[in-house]
Amino acid sequence: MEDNRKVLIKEFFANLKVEVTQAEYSKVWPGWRDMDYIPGYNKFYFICDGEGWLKIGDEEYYPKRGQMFLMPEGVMQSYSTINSNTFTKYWCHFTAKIGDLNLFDIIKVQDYIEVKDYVYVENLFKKMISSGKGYGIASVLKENSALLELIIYFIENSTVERKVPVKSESLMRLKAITDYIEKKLKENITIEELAQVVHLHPNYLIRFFRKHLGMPPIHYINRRRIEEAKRLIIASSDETLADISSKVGINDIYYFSKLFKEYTGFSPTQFKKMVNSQPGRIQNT
DNA sequence: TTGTTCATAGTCCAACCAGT
DNA sequence: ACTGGTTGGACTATGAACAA
Repeated sequence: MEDNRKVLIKEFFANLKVEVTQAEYSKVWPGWRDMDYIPGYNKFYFICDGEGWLKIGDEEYYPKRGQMFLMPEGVMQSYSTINSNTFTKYWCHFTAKIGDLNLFDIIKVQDYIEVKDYVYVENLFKKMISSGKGYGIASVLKENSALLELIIYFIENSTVERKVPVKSESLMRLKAITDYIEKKLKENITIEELAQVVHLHPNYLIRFFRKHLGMPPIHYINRRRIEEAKRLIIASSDETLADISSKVGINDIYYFSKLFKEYTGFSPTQFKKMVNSQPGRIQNT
């Protein structure tokens, strides 16, 4: 049971998607105040200076310099100033989702942490803010990676409980489905089969799967197949693509080419060439 | 949770390309 | 010119969304 959980949690987190919607460093204005609202995004506040008041759920706080607060999506909260010495803080709005689920619905963390490495956290915020102002793919990646590091820092320095919003019956079902997929990756897998494994209606299975893993089963299966194909291409240079294709359960080489390109951006031969021309450099992508 | 409907993914073919 | 791979397009089966 515990083992199953671990594997599942790993699978959940492999599908974690984070996105920064806004990040700033600012001093709040004297009228900074809002009562009993439920945001549709998460917030981090990293207090640098000043005083004020926060309420997250039923808990009230008077944050201090060096504390980092998490105000999760979907939780009732309030904030306001208490005197003219208002907060100066780094802050950001972000989403962190696994499929349709919010990260902080799956794990329960503290409302705030005492930041021991002030400069470290400050630099992450700086990185997030400056890359948020840039354009291009790299800056989006940088922004998200800074956020991810902040989330990790927060979780690591917080006591974490699993909320288990997903009933363990659901977890077991999900586990049964993904196990079945791994086992039969090389063969044809139909939705009917998967549905039978967990005794769900095929239509419902797809919805169920999507809810927990953020993509339809076919996408998941194909992604796994292409990952496996990449592994095989890297492992052996003498196998033909047709062989590899059928080894990962795709008997149609035309379709294999198409899928491979769709998922990796390269055609199989291009990928093979890249791998062979850079021995040892590409482990996996 | 199920049944229906419409859009999308999967299949197959033909034409094409690149290497030998 | 033969083999193995890629690609666009047309057709069909299947999955996702919607309503109940």
